[in-house]
Amino acid sequence: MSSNAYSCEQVKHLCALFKLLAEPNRLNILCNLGMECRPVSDIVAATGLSQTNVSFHLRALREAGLVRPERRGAFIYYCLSDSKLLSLLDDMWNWVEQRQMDGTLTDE
Amino acid sequence: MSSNAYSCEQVKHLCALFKLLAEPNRLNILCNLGMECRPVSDIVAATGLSQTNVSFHLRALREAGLVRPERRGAFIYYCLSDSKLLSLLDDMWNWVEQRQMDGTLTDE
DNA sequence: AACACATATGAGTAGTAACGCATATAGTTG
DNA sequence: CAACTATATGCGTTACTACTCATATGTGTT
Repeated sequence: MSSNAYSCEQVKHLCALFKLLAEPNRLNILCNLGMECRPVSDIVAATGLSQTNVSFHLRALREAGLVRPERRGAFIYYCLSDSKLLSLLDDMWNWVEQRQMDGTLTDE
Repeated sequence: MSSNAYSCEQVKHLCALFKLLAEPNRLNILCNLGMECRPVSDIVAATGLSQTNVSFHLRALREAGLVRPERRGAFIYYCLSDSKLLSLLDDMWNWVEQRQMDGTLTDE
């Protein structure tokens, strides 16, 4: 187990990923995307965000390689690059949920 | 699998966690901490950060329940609240590493 | 009690990131 | 080609956050 032996560079890479996931709208886009490819307009409708804002977040996710654009006619469909991300998010969420029930967060 | 069915509140909770992990110095502190409890002065020495800054980050981690302070004489030792976090970070890291090797990130 | 050490905290600052507006680009249809 | 739709992007603003400095609080020692 290499848990306590991360290099400085490793930490930065991980942080870059966490920074992307740390924005509610962005995380919401990822979760809403799920396994399916969806056009931007769908995401706009699903999230209620402005088109500009959705494009702004999609750009960040795209540049990090988390999502992949796919042109289909006039539409651009966005897809998760790797569905494993969903299970990682699930693991994280389960942990958070467990901690909540254990009352670990309630000391504040 | 509930991956694509997160509620708004769930997303916010997860984001709060990711926001904490998205800061390199903070993530570094967590990783340096590992399984052991260490006094603030140790963390200051290990990270090279100012004492004020370390306290600033420890406070954030403490208020989120990720670390737990433990007074021992004049020192305050900080410990990871749940070592499972380390394995989650490990999972994340392994995924990031894998993606790098697959070249998923190199399209930018 | 006075002092030294370990840590926390309040205030101010600087850098960054999310967002909206206006506009550009690319595709489709007439 | 003109009009329309879908998406991207440059710019300016605002809000947040990491950080530093100065200082407070708490603990052990003499």
